[in-house]
Amino acid sequence: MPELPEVETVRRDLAARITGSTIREVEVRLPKIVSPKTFARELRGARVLSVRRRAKLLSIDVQAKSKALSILIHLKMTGQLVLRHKHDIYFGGHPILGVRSLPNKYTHVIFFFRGGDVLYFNDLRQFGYLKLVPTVEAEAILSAYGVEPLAPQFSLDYFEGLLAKRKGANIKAVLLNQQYIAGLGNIYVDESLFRARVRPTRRAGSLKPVERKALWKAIRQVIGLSVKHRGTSFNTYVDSDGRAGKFWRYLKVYGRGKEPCKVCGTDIVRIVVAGRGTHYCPSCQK
DNA sequence: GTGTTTGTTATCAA
DNA sequence: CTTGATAACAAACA
Repeated sequence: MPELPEVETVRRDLAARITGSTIREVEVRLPKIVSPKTFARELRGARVLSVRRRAKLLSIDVQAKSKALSILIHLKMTGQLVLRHKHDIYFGGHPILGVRSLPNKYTHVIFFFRGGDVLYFNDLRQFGYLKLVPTVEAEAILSAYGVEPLAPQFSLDYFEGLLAKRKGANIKAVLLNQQYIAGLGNIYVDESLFRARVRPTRRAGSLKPVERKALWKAIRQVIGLSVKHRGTSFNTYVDSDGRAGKFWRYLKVYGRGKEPCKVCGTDIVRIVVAGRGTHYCPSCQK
């Protein structure tokens, strides 16, 4: 489940490797994943100018012929972008996807760069997408997202104003909404609420000042720490030799239903809030 | 065969 | 029109 830290990790690795590279060829194996139909043709010969991220959306900005284009990529639940060199041998593994070599049955798009780098877009569920748009259009799409939690714009004032404006909604629903805060997903919302000792069922307007501040700090801490650890994918099957991040070590509640709270020992509860599996400690969180 | 998984959007009620 | 909640959707696997 790639959220902000995972997508940011991908962005950094990609930016370091492919900025300035030229796309030699694009192979689309599953046409429904990409748009428009001219995707591969338009990108042939294009040069990568930058790799950006807003919320959970990646933008690979390229100069194609005489046009500035952007490849918008959303990994959704199970998408992967894996960069290898054509001479590499893949020893890592991602057991749930059965990845032992690339490309594999979940590889839907392949970018071949001059110089031998190969970028694979894999997606077991096929919910992710790649959309090629003029860069000016990409700007509009990216700017529609809310503030980045690690940016200075995500101030305590902004957060308190947001909670006041959405006072009637579940706090969890507010945190998940990408139009308000960009990049939080189910894992980091549950983890942030735990650290702030606030139950996910609380209404946004019911948080006391000390709770609002604690939650604001928790969001920045959790996201910052996870970015530092290259994110995580909650999945017990992820091979530790693969590219999975290490933040799973710090998870306190997500996916720990019926397991003891690491702080007080009470069993973690799993309920559904905002239509999502939700985990919290009934003792620590009020 | 069925429940489970989540980000996003459509839809509906108030 | 606004707000909030919920359904639906994408597809595959244990």
